Amino acid sequence: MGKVLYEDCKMVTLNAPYVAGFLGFREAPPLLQALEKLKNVQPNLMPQVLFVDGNGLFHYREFGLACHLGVLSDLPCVGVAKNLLHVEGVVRSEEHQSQINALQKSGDSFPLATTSGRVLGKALRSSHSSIKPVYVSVGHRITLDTAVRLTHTCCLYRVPEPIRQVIVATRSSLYPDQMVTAVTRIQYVSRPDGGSASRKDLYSPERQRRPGQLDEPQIQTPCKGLVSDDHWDKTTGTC
DNA sequence: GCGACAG
DNA sequence: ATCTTGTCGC
Repeated sequence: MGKVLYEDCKMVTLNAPYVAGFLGFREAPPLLQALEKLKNVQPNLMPQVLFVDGNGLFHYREFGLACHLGVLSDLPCVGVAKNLLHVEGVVRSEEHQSQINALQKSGDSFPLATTSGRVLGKALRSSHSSIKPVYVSVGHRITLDTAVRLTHTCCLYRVPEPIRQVIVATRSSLYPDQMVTAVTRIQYVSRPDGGSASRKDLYSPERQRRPGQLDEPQIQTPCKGLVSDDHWDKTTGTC
């Protein structure tokens, strides 16, 4: 069962434009600031693992946003992308599609291997109801298997809760080119079974979240961040 | 050479 | 990412 312990949303200005492969340069800075704030306000709530909306090692230069944020914060980090980034031979081909079709149940996955055979991540069927997988990859200080297991454990729906909550809190911008950074810290308690979360595990109903007492809409575009967890078993990867 | 390619 | 239309389930 999970519970939201901390939330923080803030409008920020993004300098870099969105360019596939350079998401870290665009979103890591504000996310780091959010973590800095957390450190000052509630250091006891510093997460043991970060979940970011984007890739980690599954990246052109094997250093996506999840690696970027992980290294700069020195916190274990998992990257979960909702769409496939085309990396060294891994593309949306019929081959790829057939592998997706082979994912029978929630928890099933297949490796995302480079032409040279390097496994940079895994496509995971995260929920029973969704056919479309999520793409999980290592960000920092965590193994791929643990990252996948942890991601699966946090899924009530296709997108793991730590990230989904941020997406929900983020998409309520008033201006077309508004940008919001959001950090949601969710604490999970033991889940000995190691399975995925169930709907009853939803910590709290989707209450209305204020975009935050924002300053001037000097914003430009949405920036989503992540965060999560506490009290998970590093050995088993369960929550 | 051009397009596709996390958000 | 964002937008729109329609459907299904609790």
